[in-house]
Amino acid sequence: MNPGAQHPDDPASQPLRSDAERNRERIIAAARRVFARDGLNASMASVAREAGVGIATIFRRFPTKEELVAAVFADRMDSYADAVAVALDDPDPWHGFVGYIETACAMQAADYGFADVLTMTFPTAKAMEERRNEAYEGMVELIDRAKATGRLREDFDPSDLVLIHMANAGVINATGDAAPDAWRRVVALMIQSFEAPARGPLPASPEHAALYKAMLRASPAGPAAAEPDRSN
Amino acid sequence: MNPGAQHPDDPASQPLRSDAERNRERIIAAARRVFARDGLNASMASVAREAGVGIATIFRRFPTKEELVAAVFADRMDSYADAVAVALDDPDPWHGFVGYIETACAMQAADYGFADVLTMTFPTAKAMEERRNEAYEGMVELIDRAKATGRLREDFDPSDLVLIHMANAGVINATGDAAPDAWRRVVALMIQSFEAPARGPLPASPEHAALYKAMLRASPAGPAAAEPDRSN
DNA sequence: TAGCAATCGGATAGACCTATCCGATTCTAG
DNA sequence: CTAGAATCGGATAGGTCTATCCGATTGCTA
Repeated sequence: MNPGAQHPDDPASQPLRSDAERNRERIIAAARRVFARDGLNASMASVAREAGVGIATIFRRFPTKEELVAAVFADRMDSYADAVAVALDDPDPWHGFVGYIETACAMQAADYGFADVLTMTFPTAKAMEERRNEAYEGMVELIDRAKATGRLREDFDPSDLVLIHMANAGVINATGDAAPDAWRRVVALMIQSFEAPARGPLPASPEHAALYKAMLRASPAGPAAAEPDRSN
Repeated sequence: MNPGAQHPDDPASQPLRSDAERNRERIIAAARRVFARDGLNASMASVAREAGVGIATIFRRFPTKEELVAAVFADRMDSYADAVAVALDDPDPWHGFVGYIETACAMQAADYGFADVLTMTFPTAKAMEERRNEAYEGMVELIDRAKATGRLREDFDPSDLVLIHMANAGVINATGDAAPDAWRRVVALMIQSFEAPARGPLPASPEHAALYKAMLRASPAGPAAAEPDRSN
């Protein structure tokens, strides 16, 4: 649609040539499929193959793998932010809260790439990070409301949402396609533990800055990664 | 100790030459440190450097990386099995159950390599797998006892232990050294959700065979891995 | 339609990985 | 003390990856 239009991510640049714009969209669509299936460590070459373009064509448009990842997951981050908006609209804050967690974790399970994206941060991808913050602030509000109704335990901390996504990513990465629904049980258990009244005290939440540093630590560009490979 | 003795893992082989035996132990000690610090995807070269031997020396003694991993974590798996025995000895099954989970998860947090090992299976490392099964069967017994006391929810399934370790590995891998205690909060939440009475039904546990397949899927040998790198 | 810049993609660089080869060294049996 | 075999370790093979180079091609403009 609207060939030759400026791309929103890069408003100052001149419009791309028609073939370049077409390839750009092919690449993003292919990367979406490949990252969803194989995770963030899928190679740029496999994306190129899926898109039917040369490797150089990808790197011309997305100078680093991180930029491609950011471009691919920008709209999935939009859906993520939308899920928070839906949760905020729920007249029952606890119901909205639970629905959000289930939706967001299901998004992780449906896309191996996104599972990891939710546990990372990409400071250079401003649009995506803004969405993430937007979602986070919405959740802070929802959490307050849910606590006010007495259904959410008082010591629940917004950072627990990040921890849930990390735990969920661990289950999803470890089980893969062999046990594709195992995450549901873990998430259900976590949700039950959030319900008031609390059954006991909890260790302190990690510092906000520490958690941010942890999310920053990871970058899709690195030559190696840290977990078993899923692609076989 | 006892230089030149046959190694228990390979009872049919003739004793090693003194320098070889010395190097073998150096390699295992070095690998223990390196895997604990950098995770299972630490390179064989980095282990060799740490041990002060050549790369070939490692591969002569451990023909594949998987065999080195198995040798390194054999005794950690012993500690793991011991933790189950301790839990079984506890006069209060629920207390033993909770203590086991905390101990085992702490072992994961203390060793990035072991965090992953607990979510994998190594069919060729018979001794290690036997220990794992021993521990698992002990836990099945403990779970039954804990249910009998009414403190553990009835629908708790032994496979939930594996899921916890996967979730914990996810938190540990994602937070790394930036938030080294975050896992404690997640584990505490999980434990509270195990306490009877259950706050609601749970999705079914994954099939035993499916979970085994998931644990089998991963091998430390693969050329790539799937998660962000911690070594920087 | 001619010219030219933008774009294309295969080959390649350079880094890292597991694993093997082979000449040099070290231990040990006689 | 002297074979001779076991062991050592640097170099290398062959694979992956991200990223770049550069001659061939394509789309756009005058």
